Amino acid sequence: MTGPDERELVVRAFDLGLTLESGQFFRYERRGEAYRLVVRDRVFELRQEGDHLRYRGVDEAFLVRFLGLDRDSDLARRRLRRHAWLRPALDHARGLRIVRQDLWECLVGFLCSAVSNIPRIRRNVEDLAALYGRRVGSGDLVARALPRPGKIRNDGSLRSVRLGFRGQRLLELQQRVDEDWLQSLEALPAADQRRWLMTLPGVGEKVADCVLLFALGRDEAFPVDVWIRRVIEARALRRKAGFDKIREWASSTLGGDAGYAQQALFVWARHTGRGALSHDEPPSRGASRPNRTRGASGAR
DNA sequence: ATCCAGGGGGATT
DNA sequence: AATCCCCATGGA
Repeated sequence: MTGPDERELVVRAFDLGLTLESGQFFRYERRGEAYRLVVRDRVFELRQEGDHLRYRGVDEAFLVRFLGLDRDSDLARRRLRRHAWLRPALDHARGLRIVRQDLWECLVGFLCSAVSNIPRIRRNVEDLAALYGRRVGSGDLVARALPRPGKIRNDGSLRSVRLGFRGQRLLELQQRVDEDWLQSLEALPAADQRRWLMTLPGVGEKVADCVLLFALGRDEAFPVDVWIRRVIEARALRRKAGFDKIREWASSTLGGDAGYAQQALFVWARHTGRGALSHDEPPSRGASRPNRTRGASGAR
């Protein structure tokens, strides 16, 4: 079904499915060969065929910025290749991009991410939108937007979303920020952005770094979750280390490319399961090996 | 049944 | 500054 309103864009070094399904962004839904996304009041569909990206429901300028197509991922990947231990992850993550999403929506998503998993986070944000969001889109591209700060009712209805202990944090979060707060944060230096983000309920170092990387365009941010801790300990440091030490080490080693490295490691570790986490084999060059040890496919 | 999931926050050591 | 524990669900 190629509507007359469908347009296309030539893309290179880009894998739509890998980028969308890498856990940076949660409001997407597969529709056959296409993906339907909701970003604030935009509802749009994307479909990749080789180096052609077909899209409808958005304008090109927004799409290019949102998908990070205006940034030189090849350059970052070439610099990162100097680190031999990163090569398997980079090879696996060909076409990966770092998205640049809405600040508030990113905050909500990663607030919901605490001790959760991607399918559940996606369900949580969909439920929030269904319950509190206003109708957006037009034609066959209609959906509910994620509620803006203050629009989540504090009347007990939130419990139907089954957020667990994250529910109260979300209610407190929407009281602490408003559109002005969010807008002024964007103009601050990165260190200040991080500090202010961490004053918010439910936002610690990891969530703050996710927001810096996936919404504020801070390429040096390096979110450390359990997967990243394990894969860094196994493949790079080759010893145990705490979250703090890993952050420091990655930041000083990877610098401005840390964020891309982190996301490549994340998708690689999840797709290869235990293979990415074993200390025994030296980091081999060559492509990703489908090294799943028994049903340990914690990801898809 | 038991463990763990893209953590945060407060208390204790 | 490192460690413990709890937070509420859900899926394996």
